[in-house]
Amino acid sequence: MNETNSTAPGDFIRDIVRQDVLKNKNGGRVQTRFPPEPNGYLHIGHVRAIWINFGIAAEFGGKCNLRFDDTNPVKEEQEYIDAIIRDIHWLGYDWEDRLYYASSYFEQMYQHALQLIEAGKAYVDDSTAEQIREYRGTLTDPGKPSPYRGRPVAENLDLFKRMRAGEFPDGSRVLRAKINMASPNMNMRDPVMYRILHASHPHTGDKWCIYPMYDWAHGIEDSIEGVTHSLCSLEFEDHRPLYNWFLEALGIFHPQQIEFARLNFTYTVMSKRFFKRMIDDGIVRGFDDPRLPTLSGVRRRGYPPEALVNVCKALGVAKTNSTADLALLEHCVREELNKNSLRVMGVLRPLRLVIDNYPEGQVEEFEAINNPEDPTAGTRKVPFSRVLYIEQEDFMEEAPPKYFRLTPGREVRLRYAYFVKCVGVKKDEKSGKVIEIHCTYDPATRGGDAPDGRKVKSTIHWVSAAHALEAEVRLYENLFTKEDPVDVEEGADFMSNVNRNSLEVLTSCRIEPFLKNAAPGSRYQFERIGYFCVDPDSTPEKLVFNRTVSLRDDWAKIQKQQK
RNA sequence: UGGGGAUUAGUCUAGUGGUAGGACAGCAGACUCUGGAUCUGUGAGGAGAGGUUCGAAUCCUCUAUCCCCAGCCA
Repeated sequence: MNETNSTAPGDFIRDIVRQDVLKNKNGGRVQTRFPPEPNGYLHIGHVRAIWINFGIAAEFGGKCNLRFDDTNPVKEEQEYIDAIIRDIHWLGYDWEDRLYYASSYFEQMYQHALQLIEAGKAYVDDSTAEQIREYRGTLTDPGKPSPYRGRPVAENLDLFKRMRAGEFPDGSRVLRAKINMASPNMNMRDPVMYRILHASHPHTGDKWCIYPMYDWAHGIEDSIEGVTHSLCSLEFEDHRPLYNWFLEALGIFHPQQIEFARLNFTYTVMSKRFFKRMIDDGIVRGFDDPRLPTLSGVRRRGYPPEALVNVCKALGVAKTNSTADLALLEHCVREELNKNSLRVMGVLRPLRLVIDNYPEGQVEEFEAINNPEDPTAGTRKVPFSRVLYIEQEDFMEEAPPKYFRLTPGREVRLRYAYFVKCVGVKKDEKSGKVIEIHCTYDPATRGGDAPDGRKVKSTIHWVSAAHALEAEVRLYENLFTKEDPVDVEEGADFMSNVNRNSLEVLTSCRIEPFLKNAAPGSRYQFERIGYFCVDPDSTPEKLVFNRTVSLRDDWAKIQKQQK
């Protein structure tokens, strides 16, 4: 259905599509495609392209195909195909039965190549790669025609057929378009259409030993699928004249190529080379490490897919090279998680708290709200007893100004439970570190409210020591110390800006028993701390959580200002 | 120094000849059984120089800066 209403996000591409639909171009039909090469994992930068292609199709009543641009078997693998499919589905997009492969069109491409040769618009070149490079000229100097450029049609036809038949070794010949060696656009200087590659292809196996180049293949792929708007990133702007040239030379359906800027974020690098380096150097554990911006990484980290789509909507699309603030992504993650995640109490760095006047052996249960943003999420019971754990940072023996939490002589609220007042501390004799706090509680404040109306400055979270589950929590920081990771000194690369302390593992965290059967992938808010996602490493015996993102923390800001 | 693009607050993005708007970030406050959430307020902007016009971010000219292109990668 046509959803081009006022709520639809507007950008220059949607403007073009809207105009085309209005003019009834292509009969008002909108067809897009997302065309990844299966040579690596998808990352958060890809989400913009996915969102644009699937989103625009949906908004204008069209369809979006998933098409693997698998024209280079030496780089492509089935593993990546599977991962890409999984990741796009996770994002919430679907292509129904329209899963296509460029390799399915190899025969048609070959026939089209014969057509171009017969038209005198393509020729077989026996030059070596080096010779072709030399003859291509430079940015400022025009190229020279190859000695094979004038080869007769019949000879070209024969040679090209024999290329396909496997008569020649890799690199010995190529098929080239005959365009213009003096063009100021390097792409038009007789671009290579086919190279010889005796390589096995994930989909066509050993059927082919010649493989089409991107520029030759892509327009044909789009044309075959009836793509109306072929949306790609900015670096293909220079290729558009060639895209158009091939389509016109062939006289087939002519999609419109439109380019947009890629999505980048501060503190982030998105390249296969970078991912590989981080893994090879042992800085991260794999492609799905929660610190990596791969989709499998952020999924494991706990980012909801909606947040990734929402950040695209918030940022929009334009032709300006830009780097978005990572804080905006985190905002979208928090926004989504705030709406949907269950609240729970968990103590990351436990400090024993004993309530001196609470009966030994007594256990009470308090009702806690699962999600204040969603009443349908209901409530749960949380056990309470004499010995609790609280967060180490929720107690200070000497409290600075504006510190509202527990300190000797001060009363605070234990969330959902009682008011407690600190009456003493126990210290380690050697280190002098506080190892236990002693409090008294006011039975009249049961449930968390004082009948006399007295107020406390803060509410802190807790878990009952006897009932708590032990858990491991993995805290993550940015992989880079600099907003712009490639801002490095002469001769250095991004590795010099890598944050070597991006992971902190906390092994003795205590969480409430409600989480006993939490499934891997499920997301929770640990109240007052942040959002956490159960890691696949988690077992019922040993729960493992990843910190997705911390909660906004005004106290941390105050602390910064005080320093 | 050839060709193709781009330039609006700290960041991203609208406005297409008629009061420069939004989001995030920042700052200040209200509220709060999460120092969360929510709400309110607030500072901050059209690369530069000319020109056209009653009026220019928008049209014209020049300049500057940044990005992309010399794969048998995509």
